[in-house]
Amino acid sequence: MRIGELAKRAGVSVRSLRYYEEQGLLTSERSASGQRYYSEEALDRVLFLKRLYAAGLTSRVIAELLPCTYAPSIQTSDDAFDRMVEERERLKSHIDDLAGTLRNLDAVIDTNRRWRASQSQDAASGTTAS
Amino acid sequence: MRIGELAKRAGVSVRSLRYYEEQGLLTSERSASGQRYYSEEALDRVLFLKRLYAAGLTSRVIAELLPCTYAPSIQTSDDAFDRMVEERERLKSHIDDLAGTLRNLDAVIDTNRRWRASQSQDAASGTTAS
DNA sequence: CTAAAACCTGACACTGACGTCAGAGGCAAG
DNA sequence: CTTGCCTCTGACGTCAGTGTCAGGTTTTAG
Repeated sequence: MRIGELAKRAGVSVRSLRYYEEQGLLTSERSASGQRYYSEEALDRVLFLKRLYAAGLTSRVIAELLPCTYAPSIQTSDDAFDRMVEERERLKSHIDDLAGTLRNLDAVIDTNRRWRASQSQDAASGTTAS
Repeated sequence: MRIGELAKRAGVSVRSLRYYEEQGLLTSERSASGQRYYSEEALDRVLFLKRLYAAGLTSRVIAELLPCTYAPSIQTSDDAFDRMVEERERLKSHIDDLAGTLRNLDAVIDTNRRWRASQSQDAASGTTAS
């Protein structure tokens, strides 16, 4: 498939796909005229890339992990593997942190909800708020 | 306390504190000469800001939420409250997504670990890899 | 009193992941 | 053949959060 179709199916922009290739995260076959052609496999790859980006990994880091992900071999893997475990830990603690923030937000929301409830009660009992 | 101390205690840069103020996320008393002075409360506030930033909220969004967070009142809260609940949901699904990515990474790591184990076994049994 | 350290405003620099535009070529349909 | 859409490269624009520098004032320590 060509770049437009891949973009549409993966839910990313054409620009992004070219950027990914520029960063060494994605490869493509080229026609004689230079047009990019992608296999079905590329779709999975792009979807995976999306997840890693969403996980806050930068393209440079992703580039370091990819050899490990797609072509396990002793030489390429030794560093990449450690890197990947490292990033896994980073992601894990980030998630934990976010979970903390979520609880935090929930507390704030709850406080507000109670406060608003009490206000509407005041209003109902004739007390003018403001 | 002055800006340098707050920065140190909160673990952010002085520049960031000034930026937060510029964005309306943080206020300060000013001395006659214009120097910022902060109360202890400001520390909590900055720490909370850090979390929201880490949660991927932009300063504009945070600015919308803050009235709700710090000064519940019917007028300011109505919009802000909805906004906050909305952001909570966004954060929640983001966390879920990240958790998915984490499992994804774990799977990749596991695959690699197995592969590496099998390789080292091959090596031990005299098989030359590569 | 004086030097060092901290602070002020204002402005420009940077990074990353794109958007967007220009100018040119490729390709299927009528 | 032409019309219209897709693609190409290259380059500059954007946005958020922050670094950093300049040039000047204030506060603190000795």
